[in-house]
Amino acid sequence: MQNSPNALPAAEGPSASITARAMGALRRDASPYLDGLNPEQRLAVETTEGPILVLAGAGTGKTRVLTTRIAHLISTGRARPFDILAVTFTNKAAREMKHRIGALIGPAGEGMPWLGTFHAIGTKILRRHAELVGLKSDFTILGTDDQLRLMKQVLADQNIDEKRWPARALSHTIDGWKNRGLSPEQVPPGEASAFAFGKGGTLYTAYQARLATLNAVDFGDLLLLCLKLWRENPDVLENYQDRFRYILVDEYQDTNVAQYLWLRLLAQKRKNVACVGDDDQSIYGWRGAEVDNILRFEHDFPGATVVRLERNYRSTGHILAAASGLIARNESRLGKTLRTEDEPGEQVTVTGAWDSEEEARLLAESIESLQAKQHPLSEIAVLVRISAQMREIEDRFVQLGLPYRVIGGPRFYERAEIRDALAYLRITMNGSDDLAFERIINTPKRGLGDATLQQLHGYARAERVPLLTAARRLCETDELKPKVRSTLRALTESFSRWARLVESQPHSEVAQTILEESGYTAMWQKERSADAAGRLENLKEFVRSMEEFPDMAAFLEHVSLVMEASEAEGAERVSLMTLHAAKGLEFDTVFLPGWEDGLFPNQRALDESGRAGLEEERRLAHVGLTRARKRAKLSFAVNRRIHGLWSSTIPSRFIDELPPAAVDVVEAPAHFSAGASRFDRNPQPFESSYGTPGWQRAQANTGGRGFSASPGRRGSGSSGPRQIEGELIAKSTGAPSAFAVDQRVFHTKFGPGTVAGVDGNKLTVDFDKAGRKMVLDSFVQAG
DNA sequence: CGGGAATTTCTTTTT
DNA sequence: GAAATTCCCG
Repeated sequence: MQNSPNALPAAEGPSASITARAMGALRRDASPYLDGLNPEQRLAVETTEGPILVLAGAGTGKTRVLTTRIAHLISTGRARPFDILAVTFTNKAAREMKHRIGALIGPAGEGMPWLGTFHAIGTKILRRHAELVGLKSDFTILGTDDQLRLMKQVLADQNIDEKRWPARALSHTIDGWKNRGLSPEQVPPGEASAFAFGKGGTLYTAYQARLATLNAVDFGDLLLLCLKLWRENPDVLENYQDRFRYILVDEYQDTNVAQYLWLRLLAQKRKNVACVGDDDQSIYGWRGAEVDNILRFEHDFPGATVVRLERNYRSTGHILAAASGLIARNESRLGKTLRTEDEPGEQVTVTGAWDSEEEARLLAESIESLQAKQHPLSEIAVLVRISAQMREIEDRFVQLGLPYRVIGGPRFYERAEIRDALAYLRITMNGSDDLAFERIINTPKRGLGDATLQQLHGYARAERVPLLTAARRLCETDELKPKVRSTLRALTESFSRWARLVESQPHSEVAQTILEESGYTAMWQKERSADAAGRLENLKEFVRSMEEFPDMAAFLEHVSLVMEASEAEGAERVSLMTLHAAKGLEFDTVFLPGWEDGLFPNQRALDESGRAGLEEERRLAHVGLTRARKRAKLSFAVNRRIHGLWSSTIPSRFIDELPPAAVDVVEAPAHFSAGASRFDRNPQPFESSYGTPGWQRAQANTGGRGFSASPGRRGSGSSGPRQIEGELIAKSTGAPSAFAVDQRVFHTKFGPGTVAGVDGNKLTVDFDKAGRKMVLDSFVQAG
């Protein structure tokens, strides 16, 4: 059949002519995209009507089912691309899906307007109906840092001691409520009063009020406000229920309650909803994901078809056996048995190292020997539990000149320089964007500090005008000091000038001008720290990326949700990332370092969520193992630096849970336990002194003093033995300093040096490396 | 107000 | 050990 998918007509709804539909049926018989699907996969694709839940284990062709299903819906004429709502969890997944649909059915799939993350689609919907939820359609989306600053303001307004109730904690609490779909009035009273002596609910309300004034939303609102919109406007809801004839959900196990409610509202009418997920890969419970959503699915959609995909096409027998054996220890799971028809292959290796440094060295050596056997570096990944593990590994790679790339890392748009640049653009485009104004009023430093800002706030609040307007007006009065006034006037005039520039010049050039005239670029050029060059590079990339958008407004609209650093693809490099970032990826060889109790399973997860936490960690281990096609290499270190201090550790309990037959315990190369060759890694005398037992003791003694229990804290929190700080702390009194001029001393931060002067308890010291500094005598020791 | 020094916190993971 | 935050002096 000469039936290129590209030739398919894009639009062909149920109202299409009979012949068109007949042609559609004909094509279905010939549909090449169904070839090669196994029976279960085919069932998942062809059951188009009614609710369906696809439980897809790792490597069982989950994405393939999703994309094929979309292709099937379109090419059989059941739906047009814009009739389908397809939600993913990450932008990466959305891009990937778009790409693969394109490959399946050609340009017809390109224009799927409703394929994206929950948040991106929520944004799109909210912009259309903003006024119905009390917003203007050009509302701004707050990043984590803006959100935090707002929380601080709210706390300050309510006179709450930020020391005891940190903004971060409040932010976390409110996020938790939003993840559960709770608006301020829906929060259970008991929970609402748990924060800050009963003020939790008030704070949530106050925070939302601040957001509304600023015409801003946070990530949680993007979903929560959709719920509000639909509940209060049934006609709008019905419109979307009819619009989305078919709904598909990727990574269903990661959805939180808010997302679940969101989906349920949309799917309630037509019930053509297909959810694909794997309860064994649910690793975002800490962020509000509810594995329960999978169980509730059959309850909410009675008669749902459930399909299990259990044939794994990715990993060898041993790897699969190891992963399956491990995950079988979890109690709360739906239960799937992965099978493969692949060879057993190599066993999973387990290697112990003396310390994390040695672990990194062994790992790098292992990679080099694979490289010598022509193993492509792009097919090797190192997956760590927490990003702090990366540094030592990176150090080793750099020393060896082994090319690598870090995947994940801080998002492009979260970097300080990008958010600053964005703030400049936002305030230029929209003079009432107070958050943006506050962010850059004194960046770069121009002498407009806290005092000035307080004045502006006072005026703005009294007159009910935005900060920028307040600034303009205050410049006309003589309430400001002359110096401040002229700086501020210059700044406000710049904003007006730039705003006019937007009308007449290409937007990327305007951005360039703004960054230069404001002195922002100059600020980084002056800074000669290691990462300044990188930041300038990012700014360049930022300006360049604007050119892909028709105008400044369009750019700003999409940037806060979607923007990511462009990565050089396909290069011959080892990939380094966290286990979370690895979900959905696969490699021939996977290294899994740091399998130690406390690190993995992570102590904090255990403390906070107990048994459920342990099971989630185990699922994370399962995800890690199943990323490997041919080789999985575990390792642990008996000594690791935690918070800068060396601690000894014990191997992860997960290691002993692996089926022995699938595992090969590898002796570390000879120089491990034998003391002899440890000499060759003895570093320079100065550096090494940090690692000596004496140094460790010194650190242990100075840090980690107990504090007295906080009086306000009742209940289980302070049930432990009450610690009383009974020791007299040696104060630097007026007594003569223990140090004399010309004496050799040692400072924890600046290293060795010679005392050049003594003034009470303050010393002037000429440090060998750091130059002359003024330090407190309690901070140095005789050297 | 700005800069440097001292102090504290931080470690999961992401839209 | 590093980054962020607070503290303190000029």
